[in-house]
Amino acid sequence: MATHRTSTPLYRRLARQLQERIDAGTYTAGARLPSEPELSAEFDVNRLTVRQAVAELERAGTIEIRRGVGTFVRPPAVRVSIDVDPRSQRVDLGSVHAALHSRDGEEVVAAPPVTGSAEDLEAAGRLGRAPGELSRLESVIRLGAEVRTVSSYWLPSALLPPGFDRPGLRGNLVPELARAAGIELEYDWRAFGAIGADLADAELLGLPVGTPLLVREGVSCTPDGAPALYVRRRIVGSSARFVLHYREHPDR
Amino acid sequence: MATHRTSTPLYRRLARQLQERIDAGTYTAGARLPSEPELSAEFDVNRLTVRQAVAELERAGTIEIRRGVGTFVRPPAVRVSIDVDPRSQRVDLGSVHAALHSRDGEEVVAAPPVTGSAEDLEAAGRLGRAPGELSRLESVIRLGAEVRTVSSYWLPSALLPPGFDRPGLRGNLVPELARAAGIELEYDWRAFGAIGADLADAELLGLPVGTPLLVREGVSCTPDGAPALYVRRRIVGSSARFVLHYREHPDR
DNA sequence: GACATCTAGATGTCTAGATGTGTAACGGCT
DNA sequence: AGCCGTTACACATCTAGACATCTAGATGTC
Repeated sequence: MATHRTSTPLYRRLARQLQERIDAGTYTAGARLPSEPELSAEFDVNRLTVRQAVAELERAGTIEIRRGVGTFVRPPAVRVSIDVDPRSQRVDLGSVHAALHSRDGEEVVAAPPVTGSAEDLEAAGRLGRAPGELSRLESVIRLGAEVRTVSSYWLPSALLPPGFDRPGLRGNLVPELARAAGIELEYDWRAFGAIGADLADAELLGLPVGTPLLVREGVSCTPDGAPALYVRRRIVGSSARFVLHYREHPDR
Repeated sequence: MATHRTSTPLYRRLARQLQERIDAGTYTAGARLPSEPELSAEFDVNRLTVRQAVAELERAGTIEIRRGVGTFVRPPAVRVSIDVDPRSQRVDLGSVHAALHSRDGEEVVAAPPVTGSAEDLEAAGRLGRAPGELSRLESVIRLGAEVRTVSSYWLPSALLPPGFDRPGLRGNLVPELARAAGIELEYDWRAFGAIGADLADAELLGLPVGTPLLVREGVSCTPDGAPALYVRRRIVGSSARFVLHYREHPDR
C-alpha cells in the first residue's frame, strides 16, 4: 500500500478506506475495529500511520477510541429533544438552558481573577465596564456524572453577592444570584455558534481538545437597560455528533 | 524538560506552556511562533512532540498553522451579526440561512445516489419514506471564494424537478425547487447543534477533519403536513471560533 | 517591468523502535 | 463463592531520523 505515491497522504487514504468499510457495514455500529498492529500489518503501513488515520476518524466522530480496550464504531447520532415552536418558526432560547439543567443545577467550580486576558477584555467590552470592575465565575452542569456544560459568567463585582464565588456552590445560578443581589435580569441578546473545546474546557469536560461544542453566549440587563451579566456557555453532548433538537410544541 | 515524569503527557504540558505565553502576550495576536525545530531545541523534546502540542492548540482554535510558512497566533473571534428579536427572546431561524446566503446563492455540487447509508436511512425515517423513493442533492454556499456552508437535501424523487440534480446549478435552491415542483413548503421543525467536520465535509470545505461546524437541520412539509424535504446544513466561519450572532432588532 | 526559476526554510508525512499505562479476563488463594 | 493479584493485550506517549512538499522571497532572464 505504501507504493505508488499519490498526492493524498497515506493516512488519509487509509482513513477513507476504513470509513468505506464502516459505511459498507463491514464494521457495524458498536463493533471493534482490528487492533492497531493488526491494521498496520494488513495495510502494510507503520502503526503511527494507522494511528493518524484512526485519529482522523475519531475527530470526524465516526469511531470511538477506548484506551486499553480497542477502537469501536460509533452508534448513530444522539439527539436531545428540547423545544418547540411550530408555526412561527421561532425558538425560545431561554428554555434551551432549562432543558439542560439536571436536578442538581449548576455547580460553581472556580472564581478566577479577572486579569485582562482576551476573554476578560471581551466580556468587559460587552458589559461596558473596565476589567477591574468585574468578577468572574466558572460553573459546570452535570447530567448524571458527566459534565455537559461549562459556563463562564462576568458581572460587576458590586453585584456579586457574598459567597457566590465559593467553589462547590450549587443551584440555579442566574436567578439565585439576581435574587441575592436584589436585582432583576432581562435578556438583551443571545448568540449560538460552534467552537472547539480549548485546553481549559477540555479539562473540565474530560474531553479531547477541539471537541465540537455548541456555544451560547449573551448579555442580561437590569430593567433600566444597564448590562449586568455576560454569560458564555459551552454545551457538549454524549458524542461528537450531539445535536440540540427543537421539536414541535403542542400548545402554541 | 523530558525529565521528571508526571501523569500528564509531555505534549500536553508543552501545549499549556505555549498557551500561557500567548495569554501573557509573549506571542501576540498575528505573531509567528518559533519554528518547530526551534521549539524542539528550546524545550528539548522531539519535533513530533512539538507538533502534537501545536496541533492541540490549533484544534483549540488558538493558533493557525500555515504550511511552509509558520504557525501564527489567531486574532480574537470573528463574529457575524445576523438576526434579531429583543423582547420575546426568540429568534427567527429562517433568516439565519438568508443571512448566510451570498449573492451567488447556492451551488449544487453533486447528486449522490441514495444507497442506504446511515445518513440516508435517517433522512428516510424523518421523511417517512423508503430510501428507494428519495433523491439527494449536495450544495455549497460560498462567501467570496471560500465555501462556508455545505448542505444535504433529501426529498421524494417524484418532487425533484428535472435538471435540479445537475452539478453547477446556482440559485436559491429551496424556493426555486418548490416553484419548479409546483408545491408550497412550510417549516416543520429545525434543530441547531455542533458537530465536527467528517471526511466528506472537510474535503468540500477545504478544512481539517473535525473542524467545529454549526449544524442546522430540519424538515419542511407541504401545506397538508406531508414531509417533503429534509435539509442538513453544516455552517463554518472564517475561524474555528466563528459564532452566529443574533442582535437586537430595532423594529420588533 | 514582467515573468520564470531557484532556494532557504517552514510544515507535512512516514518509518522504526522503545516504553508507559489502562482494561479485562484468567486463575489461584481465602 | 468471592476476592485479588497476575498477565496479555490494547492504546498512549516519546524519540530519532529521513524525505516530501509548500511558501515566499531572491534571483535571473527576456
